[in-house]
Amino acid sequence: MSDSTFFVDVIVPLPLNATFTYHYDGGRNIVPGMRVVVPFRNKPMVAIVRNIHHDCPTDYKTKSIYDILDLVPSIQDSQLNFWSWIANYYQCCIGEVMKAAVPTSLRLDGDALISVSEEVEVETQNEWSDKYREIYYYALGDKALKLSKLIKEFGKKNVYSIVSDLVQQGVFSFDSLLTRNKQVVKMVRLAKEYQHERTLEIIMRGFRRSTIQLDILSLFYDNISRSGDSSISFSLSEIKAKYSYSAIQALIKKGVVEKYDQSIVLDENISSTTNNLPILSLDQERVYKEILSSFFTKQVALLHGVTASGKTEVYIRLIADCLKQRKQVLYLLPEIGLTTQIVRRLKSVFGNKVGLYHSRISDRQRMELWNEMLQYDPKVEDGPCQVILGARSSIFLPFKHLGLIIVDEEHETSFKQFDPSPRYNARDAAIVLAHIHQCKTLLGSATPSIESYHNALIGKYALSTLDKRFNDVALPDIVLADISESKRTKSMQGSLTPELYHEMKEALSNNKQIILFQNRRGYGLWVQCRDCQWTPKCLHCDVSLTHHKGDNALVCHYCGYKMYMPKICPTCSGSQIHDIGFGTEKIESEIAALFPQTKLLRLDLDTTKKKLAFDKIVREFENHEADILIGTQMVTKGLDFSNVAVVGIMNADALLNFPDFRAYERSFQLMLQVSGRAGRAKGGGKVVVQTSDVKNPLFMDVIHSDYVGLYRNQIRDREQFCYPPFYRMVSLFVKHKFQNYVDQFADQLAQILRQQFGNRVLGPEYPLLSRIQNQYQKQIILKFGPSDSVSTSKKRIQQIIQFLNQNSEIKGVTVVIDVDPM
DNA sequence: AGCACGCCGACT
DNA sequence: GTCGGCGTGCTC
Repeated sequence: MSDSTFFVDVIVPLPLNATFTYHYDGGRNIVPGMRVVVPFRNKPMVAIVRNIHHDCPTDYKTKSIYDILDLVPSIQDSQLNFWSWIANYYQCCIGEVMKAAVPTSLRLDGDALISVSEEVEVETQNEWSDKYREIYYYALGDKALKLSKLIKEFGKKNVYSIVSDLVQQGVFSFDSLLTRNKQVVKMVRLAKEYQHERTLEIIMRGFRRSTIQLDILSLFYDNISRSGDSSISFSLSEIKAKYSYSAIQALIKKGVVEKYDQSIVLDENISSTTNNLPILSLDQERVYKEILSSFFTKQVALLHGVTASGKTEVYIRLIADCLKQRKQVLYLLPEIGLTTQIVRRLKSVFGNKVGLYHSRISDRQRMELWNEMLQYDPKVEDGPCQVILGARSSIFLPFKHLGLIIVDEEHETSFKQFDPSPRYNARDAAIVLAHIHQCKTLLGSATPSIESYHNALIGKYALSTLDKRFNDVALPDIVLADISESKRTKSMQGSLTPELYHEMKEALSNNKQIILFQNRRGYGLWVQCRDCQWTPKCLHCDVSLTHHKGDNALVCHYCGYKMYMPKICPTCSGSQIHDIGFGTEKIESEIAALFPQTKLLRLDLDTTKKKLAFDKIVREFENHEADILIGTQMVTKGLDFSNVAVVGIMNADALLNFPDFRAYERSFQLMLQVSGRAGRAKGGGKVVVQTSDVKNPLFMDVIHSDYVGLYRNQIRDREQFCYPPFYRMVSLFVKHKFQNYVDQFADQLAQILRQQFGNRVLGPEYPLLSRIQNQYQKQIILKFGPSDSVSTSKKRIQQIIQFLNQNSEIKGVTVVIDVDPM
């Protein structure tokens, strides 16, 4: 091998704890962050270059890189560093981080489905090489073509670069099965350089002979001269129908008009860039200035603002400041909080500078956003995607010049990913990301996590408080209703206490709306045999099946197992199988019987399975097309309904009795969040909390919306019982399909861990669910105190697991590590 | 993770 | 005698 041979360490998208070294002696430029195709186990695979050097490995023979897919890196150095931090902190493989971070279209995953998203004209095809054409036609003929199949068919070497090229050109697109029926419309708009009245006039003069093209252009022209809005767009299908396909095609080809995808869900045609910054109230102004000045000394600020105090206005001001300095902003929200309402809000101020990134956008759009961000140039004003509004995974986007990260609803547990590794917390990772970019983080919440508030009180974070609702709207009046008392006096109306029933009646007579909150859908509605108490359970998981009245089926919420509701009990042949407990469906039918004249809406996982359903239900309720909204957790998040006078929490006990050290914190957050939906406009609102535990001291804090009170109580417990923020936790799940394997392995593991870490080790114990998807599991929890080095401990834990896996007579057990579990 | 290699039961 | 079960180990 010559001196011009480079050795390249690459990251492969597999759960492997190593980088792999290849050599490259081609003449092309190769730098870290580029995508390369490498033979891995003799199969081609897209990998990311991590490192380039001249040290030839001695213990194995390197293979050569097949191909380089990028001219400039698709992943930036800052991202690679961030990936390493995540892998190290959350004890996962860097390949898993890569998988989570990079969109499929860029990763060219072998399992991803390729489809032809745009048919290519013959003239263009003629410029292609034979191989391009062959691959193109092959893809055209197969509706569910896997990339791996294409490789099998065409040999490994060129497929990746050609597919990559065609994907970038928009000819091919990737669908994961989830986005197969993606909700996007093809739209057309004027290309940037033609978005002016004058330019358009000139071009139209040259179009005298193409009448149809002229007609289409006049559509745009008329709109500009009428409203001055040059960014108007039309749907391609509409244009095709009214005019002709070839005409619009010609305009696209000439570059006058451009085509793009718009997702129906969130990209409603919102008037772009009105640029009217909100006017801040005195309180908001104070907080805004506090945050700005605190950023001189602190890296992180916590904004504790009660619901409807107008945190968003403060965010918008800070975002605007960043944009003035041509810096990017990342605005993180929990997935469920990314509703049309907040999107509309930001878009109305920042127009198309806002980029969206969440689970419901298609892979194609992900890739496009990624590429646009790679090209971000701070010198260009009005560039797209300067403000990224996204769910947790948007921390992985290629930010060039990040100025601020906002984590809204920072207490939300959904910022923590659990199911596929990396098990990262986007809120915590965001602070690290901000550090990498030398920028600041703003955490915001009406009910901050105990951890964040503690950090603020000890001076690690700055703290600002907004304790009045915007426009001095009164806080809702929260009252308790005693379920057990009402049951004793037999005054319950089904699941409604008389208190709630009367409030509802009054609200309805005043033409006001009502929200009823029912927690824990999964545990809500199960069935039981009246004669022998038999309850149907899932065959694969350790849970009762939930009764869905809609299709009279029993469903497992953990694995989807489904059976028909039996008419006769299989154990005693009794025929009286009836509903137990209550979920949203049951409440719905109860309420329908009690208030027959009202229209009801239900917002839960069932009714929002279809993509547009959530927004539809929210919009209907907003427009007062229904009087009562019955829902789960979903109704708590960031929704603004101005006409809601009564909020009912059907059963607070289920929340409080949850066996978790955060149960009270969560209950408080949830109840306050739900309450926040009441009386957002004038007139105030009433919140009725139904419980059998009226004496629980937590309710005093809830009634007075006293976050600080809750904090004081909780922080005492946390310190006493060695929980975060004083102690850091690492949770281990031991999983196998045989219960005795799990038992024995977990015992062995706990024993060795105890030798090392003593009484920091708790368990093993059966978690809430001792079996999911045919796997039994047991949990071991480790708690590390202020004087422990958690990072060295994590390494030790990893070594111990590896040691036991090799030496125990029990094989095939998986151990899942969850750092900072929630 | 995926895939090949490898060592023991029910089958033409 | 073989086909195929999934346990074990490796991937530059």
